[in-house]
Amino acid sequence: MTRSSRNGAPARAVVADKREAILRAAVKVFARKGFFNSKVADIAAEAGIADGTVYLYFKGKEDVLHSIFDRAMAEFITEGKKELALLEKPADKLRRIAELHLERLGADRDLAVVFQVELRGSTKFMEEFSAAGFAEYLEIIQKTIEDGQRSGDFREDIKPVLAAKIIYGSLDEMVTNWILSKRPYPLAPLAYEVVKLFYGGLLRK
Amino acid sequence: MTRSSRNGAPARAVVADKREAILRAAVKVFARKGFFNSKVADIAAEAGIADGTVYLYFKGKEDVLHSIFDRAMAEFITEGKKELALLEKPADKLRRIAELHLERLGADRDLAVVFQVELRGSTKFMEEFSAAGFAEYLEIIQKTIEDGQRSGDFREDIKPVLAAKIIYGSLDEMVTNWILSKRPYPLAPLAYEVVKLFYGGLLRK
Amino acid sequence: MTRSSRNGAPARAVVADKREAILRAAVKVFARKGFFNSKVADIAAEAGIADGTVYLYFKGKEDVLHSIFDRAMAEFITEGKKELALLEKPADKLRRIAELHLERLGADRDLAVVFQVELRGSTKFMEEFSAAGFAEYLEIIQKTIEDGQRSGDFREDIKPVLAAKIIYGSLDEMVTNWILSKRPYPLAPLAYEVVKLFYGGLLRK
Amino acid sequence: MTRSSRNGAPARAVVADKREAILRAAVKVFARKGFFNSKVADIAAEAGIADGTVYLYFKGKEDVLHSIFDRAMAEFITEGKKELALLEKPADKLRRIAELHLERLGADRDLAVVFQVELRGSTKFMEEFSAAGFAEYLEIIQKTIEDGQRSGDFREDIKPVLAAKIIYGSLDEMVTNWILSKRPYPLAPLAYEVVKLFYGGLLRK
DNA sequence: AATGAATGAGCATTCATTCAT
DNA sequence: TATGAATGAATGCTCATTCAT
Repeated sequence: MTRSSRNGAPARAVVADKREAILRAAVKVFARKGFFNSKVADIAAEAGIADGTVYLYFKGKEDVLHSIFDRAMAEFITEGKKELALLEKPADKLRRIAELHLERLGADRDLAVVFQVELRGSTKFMEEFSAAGFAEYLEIIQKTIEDGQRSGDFREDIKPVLAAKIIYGSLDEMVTNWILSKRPYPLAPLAYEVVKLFYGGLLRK
Repeated sequence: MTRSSRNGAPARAVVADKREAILRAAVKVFARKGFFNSKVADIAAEAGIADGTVYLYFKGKEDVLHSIFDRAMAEFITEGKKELALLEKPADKLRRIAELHLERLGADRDLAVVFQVELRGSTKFMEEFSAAGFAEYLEIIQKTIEDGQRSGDFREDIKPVLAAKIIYGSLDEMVTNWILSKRPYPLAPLAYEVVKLFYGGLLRK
Repeated sequence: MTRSSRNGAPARAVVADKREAILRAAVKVFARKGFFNSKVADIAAEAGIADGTVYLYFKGKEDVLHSIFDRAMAEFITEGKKELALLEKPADKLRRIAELHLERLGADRDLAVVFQVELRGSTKFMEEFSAAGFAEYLEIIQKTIEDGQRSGDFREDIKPVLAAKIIYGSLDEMVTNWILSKRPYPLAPLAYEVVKLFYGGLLRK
Repeated sequence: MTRSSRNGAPARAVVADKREAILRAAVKVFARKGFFNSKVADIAAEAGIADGTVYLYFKGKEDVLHSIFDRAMAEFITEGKKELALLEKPADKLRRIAELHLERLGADRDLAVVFQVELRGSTKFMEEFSAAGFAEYLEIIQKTIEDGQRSGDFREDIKPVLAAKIIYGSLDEMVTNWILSKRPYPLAPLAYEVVKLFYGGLLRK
């Protein structure tokens, strides 16, 4: 009699564990070899299961990639919202967003590689991911900017949609550079620098 | 008058034409189907030549992708330097860089897709391309910022390397969003918006 | 009683069967079309399996050829040594070697074709196969001749190494001629003729 | 006005020269890389001509191999007959045949490789070559043996056809061993050893 | 649920041959 | 005759996915 056959909760836990194990394995494998060059067998081996078992939890290799994104994004947004709720000022919120963005990806290089590189390998993926959690993320930034404009903290002649994209693009570029860098360095501290440039502008006053 | 001097130019033109045709076809095919999903046969068909002919001009599929990047990047940088030489003020130069960036990619959607999506699909590619022309591009932006700091136009408490990456990342995000957008819109005009945000900052003074 | 001990034998038999089936099919296909002109798909079809299955048992087409040789040669040498151990006189042994050589290949025309033709198609193969079981075979002949010289049955002014090659070459040519002959005839009886010539010499005494 | 357009004789000489050049190049290339792994382009490059030119002198790659065999065999047989005509005794003739066989191939390792290895790579080739000059060669050996039997020099209880094959097979094996040997050694001297064994037999009298 | 042997579609690349010049 | 650019058929091997156990 196996552990999983005893009762529901542990069984579900086991299932979740295995699903988690596959996702973790996939992040590692995708980061190391790239999505197209990763074999399902690699993921299975890394997860310590049989090849076929992957298909008990996912529709296929692509579904695994999707799931990595979905899980990480959902978690990130949930956490992020909680964090932002603690802050009042839009400027503080924006700074915190930048920090969270860089902290989170800076804490898991493999996940960062998957986000920065593997998820961009096809317009199809990108379109799907745009439509998914990513759009929500951009929206959070945008709303924060709008709040700032309403509160009078931020200039009003800047389009929030655009500013959101610009901020996201900047943070994104920080992460990509960090990944490609030969030398390791802490990513999160750059949040301050980025925000400083955005807040104050480049021109001397 | 030798045979080669009489026919040299036309002959070279024919060769160049075929090479060009392959590159043009590849941009179209890669943009439509993605690098990994594109078959060499697709490129050949699009170019109106036999499969094997591709290998008379390129080492393989990957070499075609490289060549697309190399050619476009070299052209972009050459043109860019010429344009920038016409301007005096660092602020004008930076604005012009943004304009050129968005104009160039906004004028050729397929090329933009290849640059924004296909070239990012693997760390291997990204590392190679980083090492190639891309680094030079970042450097141009950085130098412009340094000039601006020396001339007193730009704030000095901003690290030029970082600012360059931020600006590049912002423009890059503009292009990616433009590509993924369902609705077509002109890309180049956004240059002004981006620069405005960078110059003035987000905070109300 | 463990699961594997219960099913081990059958399981191994199934595996061995499939491996054997592939080797048998390959002998047939190589004999019919030649190694270079045989497609892996031909072998798979002949064996009644899918193309990819060949790669579950062999590294590739060349490995299949190697394995045909290895298996046949190992079996031949094992059998041969057992047979020779039953005989005392070097002259009887030499005769038996000739008989076994021609009997074995004469009993399986396809295998003979592979040995006489396909294994000779490249210096690379020949070098590998020389280094493998073939050298051992030549050595057995040589040792028998040396025994015969020690026992006084054979002339001592003949170099054993050379005589071994000559005898092998003669038998080899018998087989090759038999393969290429339009008319079928029994190969084994020639053993007697070959040995007669070697033993008595060509010159009238 | 080119050299070849002047008159017939030189023109034909030029043609023969180029044909010869291709054959010589092919022997070198086939010996080095094997027939199946040799590209027509390799042969053309080695001969210092354009790829297409090969097809002005030969039907294709296979025809080149055929022609190598035909030319060498014809030359060998012509020379051989001339040499043999100088000798009276069948035993001397047989010795001379062995010498010529090993001298000729021992003098041109590349040609020997083509004869020993490349020409054996397919039953198709072997059948064709059997039917061609090779049969004539065997016949010469056979006739010599028959002469020896008629003259009373050779035993009469040996079948000439068989003895011819055995002698050929022995010489053939000498050449093959010589080719595959890591260490170079003179091949021709072995003729004496081979003949000695055949003449006297292996058994002590 | 888990396994892993079997499947077979899919594809980059090579190279003998052709033919316009 | 000679060229060599262009052709396009041909194939070994991989790997995502299935399914009997």
